Amino acid sequence: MAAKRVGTQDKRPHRKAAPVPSAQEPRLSLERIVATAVELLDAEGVEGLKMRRLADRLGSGAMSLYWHVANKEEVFDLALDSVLEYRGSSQMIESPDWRQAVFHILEDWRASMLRHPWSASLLPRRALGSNILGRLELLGRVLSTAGVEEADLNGAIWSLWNYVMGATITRANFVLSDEDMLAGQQRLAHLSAEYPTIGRARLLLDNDWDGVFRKGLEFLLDGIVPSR
Amino acid sequence: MAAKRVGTQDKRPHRKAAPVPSAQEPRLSLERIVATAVELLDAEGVEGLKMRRLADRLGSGAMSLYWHVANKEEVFDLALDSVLEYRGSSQMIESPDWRQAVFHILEDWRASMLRHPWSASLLPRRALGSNILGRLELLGRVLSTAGVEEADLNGAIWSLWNYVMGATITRANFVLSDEDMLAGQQRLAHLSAEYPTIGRARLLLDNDWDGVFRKGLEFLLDGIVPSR
DNA sequence: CAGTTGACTCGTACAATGTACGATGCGATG
DNA sequence: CATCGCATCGTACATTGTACGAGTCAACTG
Repeated sequence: MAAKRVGTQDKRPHRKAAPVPSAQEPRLSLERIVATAVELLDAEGVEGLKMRRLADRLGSGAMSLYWHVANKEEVFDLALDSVLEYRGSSQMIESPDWRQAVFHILEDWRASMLRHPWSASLLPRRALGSNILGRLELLGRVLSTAGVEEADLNGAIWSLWNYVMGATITRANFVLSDEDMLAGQQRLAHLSAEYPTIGRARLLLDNDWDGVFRKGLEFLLDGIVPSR
Repeated sequence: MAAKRVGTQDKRPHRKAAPVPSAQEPRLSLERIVATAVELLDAEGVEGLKMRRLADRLGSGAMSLYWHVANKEEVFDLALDSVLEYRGSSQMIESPDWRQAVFHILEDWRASMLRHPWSASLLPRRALGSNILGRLELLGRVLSTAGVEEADLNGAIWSLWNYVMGATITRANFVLSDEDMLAGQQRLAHLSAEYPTIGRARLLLDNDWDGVFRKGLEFLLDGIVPSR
């Protein structure tokens, strides 16, 4: 008889406690699924991730995934959170130079996302996963030791987060839509007529993204921690 | 005989030159389609927009839409751009107080998007539509008259844009995912254990979003236009 | 006026995709 | 061996975007 899942609500465990070390690695596991999903997303972008395709890569049937995962949404959530894990050293963060520490945290954050540009388009729709919270916690800790009052901490954290998100999403968008941007550049003559300031600022060309990012961050930090 | 569209490539015009004023309003038009799409998006969010549903609301057959629009993507693009049109007065912008002008531009921008929270999740994937470019142009013009050097204009515009995008997307995300956030709040006790700083900063509660937005903006502007 | 054209509408059909359901395999335990 | 629970997977279906081609109607042509 099938081990039916008691009819009504019973969600599967979604986690095994200990994989029973004697047995060989099970063919499927959450870890493998998530890792492969990230691969697929890197290779083909958000629309490239189909359950069947993912299963193919894993050498399994499509429906097998659903034992480990509730639905496709959860695959997205897990892939996103996995990519956002902080893997840096904690040395940087405990540096006495808090300004450098903040820079490190936020640039690492941005870099993590730009390594997987799909994350930038996924993030806006998702709740805060634990790795995001972890990074926010880290940031808050550093700001705290930098002398930010508890009352200002909320605002300080969100300001920085907002800035990093915006910069990263914009940047990733340019990474993703090369053609659009190329088209945009070729359209530049046109544009300059309608949008002279944009044309003069070469807003769609020559972008020193990293430099702009740093500069804006400096400004924000100057405001947030008025010392220095 | 049907007026077949010459076989190979022929994209439909997508615009009628003049609707022949004598005839009654055609049952379908790009304008009506876009307006209704925005309604639907407001009511049901991004996933709520289906071609059939949109057609139902318009009292037409689903496939009729495709005469006016190449595909669903284009509906998204048009709805987004439509929502981002600047409808404010030009007085504000020509104000001698450039700082106030910048604030007005950026707050209006943010407000436009928050009125249609789906726009925040759509924007990161789309190329820059003409209404976005229009707003960037506006912003650049004000900054220019505020005394920002041409060489710094690019960085200044992007910094501000990035910040506004990030703040708006984050905010819209909280608007959209009330349940998640509620869950997050109820989880707060839990959270405080793992993330003490976040707990102390009450990062997921009590957010004075508008205040945080303004403050960060002040900081950025202080940096960008060091005068004052 | 009959015929023709072209703008516009729409019913049908199909392919792609997420996933519900139930069968099946398998290792461990009694 | 029988049983059970974890894990896998084939089949089937509903939903959705959209290709295709037929149908409608007003304006224009002769």
